[in-house]
Formats: sequence, structure tokens, C-alpha cells
Amino acid sequence: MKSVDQTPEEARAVELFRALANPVRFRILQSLAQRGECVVGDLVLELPVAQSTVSEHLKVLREAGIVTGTVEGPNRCYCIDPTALEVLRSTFDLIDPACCAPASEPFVSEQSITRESVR
Amino acid sequence: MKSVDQTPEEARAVELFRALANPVRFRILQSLAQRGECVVGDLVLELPVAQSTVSEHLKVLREAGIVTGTVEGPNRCYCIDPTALEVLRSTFDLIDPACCAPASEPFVSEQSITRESVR
DNA sequence: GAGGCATATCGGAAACTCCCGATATCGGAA
DNA sequence: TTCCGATATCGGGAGTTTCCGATATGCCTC
Repeated sequence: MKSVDQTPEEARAVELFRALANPVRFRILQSLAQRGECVVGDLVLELPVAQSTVSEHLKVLREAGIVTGTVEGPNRCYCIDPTALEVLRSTFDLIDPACCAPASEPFVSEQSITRESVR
Repeated sequence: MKSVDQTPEEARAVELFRALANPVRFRILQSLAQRGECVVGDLVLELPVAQSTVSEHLKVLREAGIVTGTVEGPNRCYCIDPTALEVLRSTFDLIDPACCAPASEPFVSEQSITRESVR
């Protein structure tokens, strides 16, 4: 992976997207969203991967700041950090033409109607 | 990578996040958002990777449906597909407790105040 | 403190991603 | 038709991710 020297905001955005870009982690987040919170064992029961794997995915989500864990006796109870979702939602403005474009070129040039879509 | 048999919506969401989860691709999207559209050569000039690499990243973005390419003489002109951004924004509802939670447990139990944060 | 359950971490195999240079393709100009 | 410039695809090396079983840690109960 090459550097591209990113701004902190870009780095943060990419880090968050990486965390979401895995089927197991996405499923974990859905479970947490529906239940509000839950304990590791519950997640292990409903996912088709080993306990150690679930634990590692939780670590990724924790390190990305998407979930927070609390100690509850011998268990860990996880839930989604709503502020991370806020950040994620606002991240889209960075790549939304409606927000970034310099508001020039209000017209579609005639040329464009002759273009053909690729693939 | 293990299966987890996802719904089409989940699979789509994860696919979109994967496409965004790379510094070069994120930068490409930012350029497109700012310029409205641009030609491959412009992107190659402002990115620290080889032309073939830029082309491959564009392919990923194209296949994920985030950008569309049009033929313009000997060039390809790319721009962001705004409907993909819509999908992406609405994808968050799948993991947002404010949208998914069964609206039960309106109170914080006393127990929870004794929890300790992990890490 | 010994035992037991819940979760985390480790070590390593398999699969995937990212990158590059070399080469192929594809329009347009000559 | 031939050539040329712009972009796409190929082949492959290096690094990273994902997964697992085995083992470590941590807390609670007895």
C-alpha cells in the first residue's frame, strides 16, 4: 500500500470504511444496532465463525472507534458508539459533488449527449 | 473469507464500503467530487501511483457502481454516480441503533453505571 | 487459592489486495 | 492503412487480511 499522504480526516474516513468493509463485522454491527448492546457469546452463537474470530473482529471495530466495550462481570458487553456513526455520515460530504463542486458549470454541454457509457 | 450468507442489501453495503476503504480510491472520489468529472490522465498526474494502478482503482469503483465512465475520443471521462451516494447514505440505517433498535429499554438500568470502559 | 466460564491473544496457513512494468486495445489523425 | 496517444488488462511479487485451534488472561464462586 502506497502512502498518498492523507489528511487526518481522510485517514479517519478510510479507516472507518475499512472496518465496515467485511461481512462478519457488518453483521456484528447490525446485531448491535438491533439489540442495542450485547455480549460476545451472543454474537458467537449467531455467526458462522469461531469465537476467536469474533473477538478479533470486535477488536478491529473497537480500535476503529465504532463500538465500545464495557466489563460486566466475566463478560464484555459491546454497543455501537453513536458519535462514530455521526462522523461516518458527515464523511460523505467529502465525496459528494453536491457539497464539494465549485458550483460552476451549471449547464450540460451539448457535447455530452454524444457520449457513450463505458461497460 | 467465510460466507455468512448475506442478504443482497448487506452484500451491496459491504461492497460499497470496500470500494471506499482505500486511500487512493478515496482520493480519486474526492477529485471527482470537486471537479465534477475528469479524465484518467488528470488523476494520474495528481496521484503518486502508476497509470495502470489508477486504471485498476477506477475499475473497482466502476464495478462497485460508484463512478461511471464515458468515452470522449481517445479518453475516458469519469464522474461520480449520485445514486450510489444515496444508497451509501441510506445504508447507514442498517447499523444505526436509532433506526434498528426495537425501541424497547427506554431506561438505563442502574447496573450500567457500575460498568467500566474497556481499553 | 482452585476451578470454571467468558473473552482475548498468539502462531501460522490460505486467500486476497495493492502495486508495478510490460503489453494489448481502441479511437482519431495523418 | 498506419501510427500515436490514452486507457485497459496481464503476470507476478510483496504485503495484508481473515480464519482457525491452542493457549493465556481475567473475573467470579466456592
